[in-house]
Amino acid sequence: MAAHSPATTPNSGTSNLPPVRLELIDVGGRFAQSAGLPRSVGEIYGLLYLSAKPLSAPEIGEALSISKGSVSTGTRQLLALGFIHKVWVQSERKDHFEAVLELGDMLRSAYDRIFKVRAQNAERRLDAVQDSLELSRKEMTPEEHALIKERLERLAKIQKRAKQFLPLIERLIR
Amino acid sequence: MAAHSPATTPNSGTSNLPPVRLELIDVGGRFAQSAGLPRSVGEIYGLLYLSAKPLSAPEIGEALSISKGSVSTGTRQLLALGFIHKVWVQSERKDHFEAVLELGDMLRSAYDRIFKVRAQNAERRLDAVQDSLELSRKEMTPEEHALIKERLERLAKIQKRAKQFLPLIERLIR
DNA sequence: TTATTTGTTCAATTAATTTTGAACATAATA
DNA sequence: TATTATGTTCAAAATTAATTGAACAAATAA
Repeated sequence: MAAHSPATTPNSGTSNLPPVRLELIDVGGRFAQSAGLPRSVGEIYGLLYLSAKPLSAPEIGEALSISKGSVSTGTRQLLALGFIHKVWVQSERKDHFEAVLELGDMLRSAYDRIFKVRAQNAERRLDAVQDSLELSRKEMTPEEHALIKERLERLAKIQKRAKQFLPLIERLIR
Repeated sequence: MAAHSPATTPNSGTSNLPPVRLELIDVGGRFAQSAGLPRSVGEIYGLLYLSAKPLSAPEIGEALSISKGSVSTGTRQLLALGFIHKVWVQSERKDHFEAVLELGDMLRSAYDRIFKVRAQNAERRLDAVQDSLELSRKEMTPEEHALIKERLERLAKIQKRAKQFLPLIERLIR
C-alpha cells in the first residue's frame, strides 16, 4: 500500500506523527467504523496502542486534531469497552490513558457481549411477533394464518439453533 | 410487546398490512441496520418473507411506502446477497420477487463472506503497516522501533489466530 | 416503427450520525 | 476562600449515509 489518499489520512495538517503511527490510527479508525463505532474512537485506540507512554486528553486531541469533547466521549466509550485504562502519572494532574494491549481478550469479550445482547433481543422480538399473530388470528383467513405461522416457526428454529451455538463458539474461541 | 411507538413503525399512513406483517418488516429493518445495511433492505425482505406470493417492485414500493429507486437498489442488494430470487409470474411483464426461505443458509454464507473479506483486508492492511515501519526505521530511535515492532507483531498474531479459527467455526456452524 | 410500461441511475434532498466548542461542573492549588 | 486547570455535557454545525424522483434506458405491445 502506498498510503491512502492524503485526504482521508487523519490530521494531515497539525501534528506530525511518524507514518507508521498515522497508518495504525487509520487502521483503528476503519475497524471502529466496521464495528459500528465512531471512527474517532478507533483512532484514539490506534494512537494509544503504539504509544510508549500514557497520553493525556489534550495530547490525544492535539495528535489527532479532534476536539476536547470528542476526546472525552471517545475515551469514555473505550473505557466502557475495556479497551483502555486510566493511569496516574507522577506529578501530573491530568488523567492519562493507556491502551490495554491484550486485544484478543478485549475483542472476544466485546464480541460476546454484542452477540449475546443481539441474540436476546432477537428472541424477545420474535416472541412478540408470534404473540401478535395469535392476537389477530380472527382477522385473517386460516390459510394466511397457517402460512405466517409456519414461516415464523422457521425463524424461531434458526434463532434457537444460533442460541445453542453461542456457548460452543465461546468455548472454541478461548 | 404492545407494538413500538407508532412513529417508528414503517408506513403508518398509506398501505394497511396486518400487524404481524408490519412487525416482521420492522424486525427485518432492525436486523439490517445492525448488520450495517440500509433499513429499507431489511424491510423489503421482511415483507417478502411473510408474503404468500411473489411481489412486484411497485407492490413492494406501495406496501412499504418507499420509492421506485429504493426498491430497485434494495432488491438488487438482496439479490446479490442471495436473500431473494426473481421469479416469473404467468402473464405478467413485471419482475416479481420472492424471499429465499432457507434463511439459516443465507445468513451463514453472508456472514462467512463478510468475515472472510474483513479478515483479508485486515491482513493486507497490517502487512502494509509493518512494511511502513521498516521503511521509516532510520527516522526513529532503536527503542521506538522495537516497541512498535513488538506491538504490531501482537496484532499480527491475533489476526493469524482469528484466521485459523474461521474454518473451524465454519465447520461447526453447518 | 412508435407508444407504453417497467427498470435503473444518479444528482439533489432528506435523515442520521458524529464532531465541535461554548457553557457548565469538578477538582486542585494558593 | 478565590483562582486556575481539567473534565463533561449538550445544542448547533459539519459530515456521512440513505432516499427520492426525474431523466434515461430497455423491453414489450400495438
